[in-house]
Amino acid sequence: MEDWDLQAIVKGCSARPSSMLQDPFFSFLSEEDDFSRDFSSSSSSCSSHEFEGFGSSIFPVFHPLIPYPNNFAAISDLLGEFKEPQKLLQKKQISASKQKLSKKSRQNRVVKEVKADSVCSDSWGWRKYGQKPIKGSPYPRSYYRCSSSKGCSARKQVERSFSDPDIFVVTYTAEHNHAEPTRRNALAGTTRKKLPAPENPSFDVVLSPSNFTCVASIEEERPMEGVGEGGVLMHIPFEFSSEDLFTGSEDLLFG
DNA sequence: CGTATTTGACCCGCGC
DNA sequence: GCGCGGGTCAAATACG
Repeated sequence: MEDWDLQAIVKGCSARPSSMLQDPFFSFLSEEDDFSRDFSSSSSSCSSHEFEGFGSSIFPVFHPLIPYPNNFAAISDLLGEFKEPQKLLQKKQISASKQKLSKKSRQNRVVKEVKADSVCSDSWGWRKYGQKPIKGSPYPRSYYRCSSSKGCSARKQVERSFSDPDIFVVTYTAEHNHAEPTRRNALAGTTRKKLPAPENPSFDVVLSPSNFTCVASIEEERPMEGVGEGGVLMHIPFEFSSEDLFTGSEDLLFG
C-alpha cells in the first residue's frame, strides 16, 4: 500500500465537522509522565505546570495553530471541565494489549492513535530515517527523527493500526531540546514528493480551525492480579471539542 | 547541488 | 549461545 497517508500524518493537517467524528480521535500514553498519574487520581484539576509534559507532546498534534507553550493552559482548562471523576473512572477500559516494552523503548514514550481522515499533525519538522515491517501487522512502521534542530533526539514512529486501518498509531520518543518551530519553518524543505491526490476530497493538508470533536484517552499501566509484573493498560477517556477550544480561548490562539 | 526518502545491513536487547 | 524482532545507520536514489 502506498504510504502517502503516513507522510500526510507527519506533514499534513485536516479538520472535519464534529458530526463526522464519532470514533475516538486519538488517545495518548505517557508512561513516565506525572500527568497521567495526576489525572487518574480523584482530583481532576491540574495546574498548567503539571500539564507541561502532556501539553507539549499532544497539543501540537491536536491543533498546531495554538502556539506553544500556551497549549498547556488550554488543555488544562478543558480537562478541568470534568467534574465527575467517579464517572470518569467508570469509563476505564481494560486494554487487550499487554505490550512488553523494553526498558529503553519505555522511556518518555507518548503514544497517540490518530484518525487517518482527520489528522492534525504537529508543527515539528520530521525526517524519515527508516521503515520496518512489523510482525503481526500487514503495515510497516515508519521512523522519523526531528529535523528542526541538529542534535535533537526527538523521535517519532508512525504505523497503521492492524485492528482499524483508519487509525494510525503515532509514538513519540524523547523530547525536543529546542523551541517549537513555526508552521512555515517546519514545512520548509520537508516536502520532497507531491502527495498523490487523496481519494477522499475531505482529506487535505490545509490548516483550518474547523469544527471537530476530540475523544481521547489516557492509557496507564495498572497492576492486576494474575497478569504479572507489567499489569494491564487502562484507558481513561475524556472529550473536548473545537468549540471548547475557541470559545474563551482566543487569547491562547492568537494572542 | 542540497536535502529528503528508500532500503538493505547492522546492532542490540530479550527470550529460549 | 542462538535466533528473533525492533531500532538505527548509511549508501544509493530521487527530487526541486
